[in-house]
Amino acid sequence: MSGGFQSDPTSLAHCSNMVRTRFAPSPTGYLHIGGVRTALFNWLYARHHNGQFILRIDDTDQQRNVEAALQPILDGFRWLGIDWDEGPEVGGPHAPYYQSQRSARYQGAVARLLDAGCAYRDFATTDELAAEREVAQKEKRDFVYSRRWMAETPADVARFEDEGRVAVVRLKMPREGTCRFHDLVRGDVEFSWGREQDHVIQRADGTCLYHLASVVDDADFEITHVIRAEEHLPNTPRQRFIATSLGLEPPEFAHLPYVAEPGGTQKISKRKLAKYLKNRDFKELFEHGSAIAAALGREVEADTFNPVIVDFYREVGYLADALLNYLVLLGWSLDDKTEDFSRAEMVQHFSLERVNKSPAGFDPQKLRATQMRYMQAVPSKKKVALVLPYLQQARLVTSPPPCETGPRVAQILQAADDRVKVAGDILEFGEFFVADDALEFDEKAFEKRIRKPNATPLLLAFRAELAVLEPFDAVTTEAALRAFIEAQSIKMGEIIHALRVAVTGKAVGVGMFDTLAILGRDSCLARIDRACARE
RNA sequence: GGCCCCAUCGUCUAGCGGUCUAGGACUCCGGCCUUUCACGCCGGCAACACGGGUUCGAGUCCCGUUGGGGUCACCA
Repeated sequence: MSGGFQSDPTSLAHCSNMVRTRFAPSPTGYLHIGGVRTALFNWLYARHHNGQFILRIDDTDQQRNVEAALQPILDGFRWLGIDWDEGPEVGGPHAPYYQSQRSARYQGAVARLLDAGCAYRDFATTDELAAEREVAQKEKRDFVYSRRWMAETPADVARFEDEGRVAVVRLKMPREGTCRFHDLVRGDVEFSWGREQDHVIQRADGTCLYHLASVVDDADFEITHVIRAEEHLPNTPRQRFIATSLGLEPPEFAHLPYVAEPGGTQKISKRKLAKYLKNRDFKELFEHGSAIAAALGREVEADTFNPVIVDFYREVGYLADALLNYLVLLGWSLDDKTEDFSRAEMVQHFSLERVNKSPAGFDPQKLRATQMRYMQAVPSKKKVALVLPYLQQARLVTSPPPCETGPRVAQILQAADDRVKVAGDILEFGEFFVADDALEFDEKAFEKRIRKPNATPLLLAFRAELAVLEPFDAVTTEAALRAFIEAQSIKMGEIIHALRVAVTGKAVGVGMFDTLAILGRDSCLARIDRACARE
């Protein structure tokens, strides 16, 4: 834990200067990995400054069931430990936090914009607009709306309405000069106003669009810092225009680089699963997760069971802290060597100044390496609790579990050591939970190790020793086997593999003697007998 | 295509004019450990996109080229 108290105590006293950030998901039913990274940076920035983090739901264009589609997103944040001070389920002084319920605020803003002459009613049809666009393209010049169907007086309105036209409301954007602002990540940026379009802010049916809603909400919610993905950078001029036209002080902006696809340079997207599966590392990540899902008897839907979606990691048994640690390093770093950050350390050290400008590729290998390090640090008791639900879902353990299960699982986890990298990996050790007569054999391994000359007699000879061994633990079984191979004048390899296959059904697993000890004498003897009798 | 953004090992990054024959992490490749697998340990490969400036000195500043990307909706 390096560093110390860095924050300036005097700044904390000024509540009026309190940092307030927000993340504004659309209720789509899933939490995108890139979205989480953005939310995390907002959360960290707020927490670092002893500020507040707000969740706002951008559902202006949603006809579907918002509640149902929102739940997985909220669950995802809860799992990750990214908590919000205001928003759905927790409420707050600026409620409601759903854009679909704030239309009165937007209508009011549109009226003020109209009054101020910063917006106008436009009666153009989409065909007419398309025609203008086409002409512009033919003449190889930038398209800017002619404002031919702009109605600024009641007379204009009446005239157009008589023609049977309906109006939308457009921003009356400046056509000269430059929009300059300081971006907390990218520095000074500028756009010339002349290329900005007169964006629609209110549809013909009266509903309002994102840019307007977003600016109004950010002001209402007293958002001080808008930290969002880079693709919003071109949206910033029009949003600043809306804010200033409304007489509001625009918030600070920080545009984060996007998260790039594995092995590529484009923005990562949940729809390109098939493409990413061609990437070796991503495929491995996905297949490892799929195997766990299959062992759980889960039907996997491409919609959520996808490493681009956060649910994937939760379902498979990744640690939230590990995911967060991986994500925070995607575009941010503290120094030239620190890789591991607890939640508190992230909060303590995070700053926008150290956010990178260039996109960061999603690297499945590094994620898995981070996860492994975190798993290694989990204390035994907690690991048991982590793993137990997986055993229950796979019906290897009943729920509630019998009382001997806890110690047994702890024993297995200790023996398995780093082999359990995510909680779901426990399912690779099903042999410790099945009945002796239900053990399945890996046929290839059985063929190679047991169906060979001398294997069965050796196994049975050693079985006789195990039968009378006292006590029956890893130390004594190892000593017994070493004495046995010496007495038989054979090498370890000549029996140990057969023994493993006989008692676990598999060619690989945890240490041989740990395996024997965990299984216990009765199971070992029964399984050796069963394997030797098998043809 | 217009506008905007970006550019250090395969990947994530350190580097804010001299301490850089460019550091760390992941991956990869050797080796060790070893009853399998995993872990662990030791070692190794590997980068400043290119061209001009500025400067005593440039990965670091400026310009250009190239390359990559984002964005151009009555989506968010």
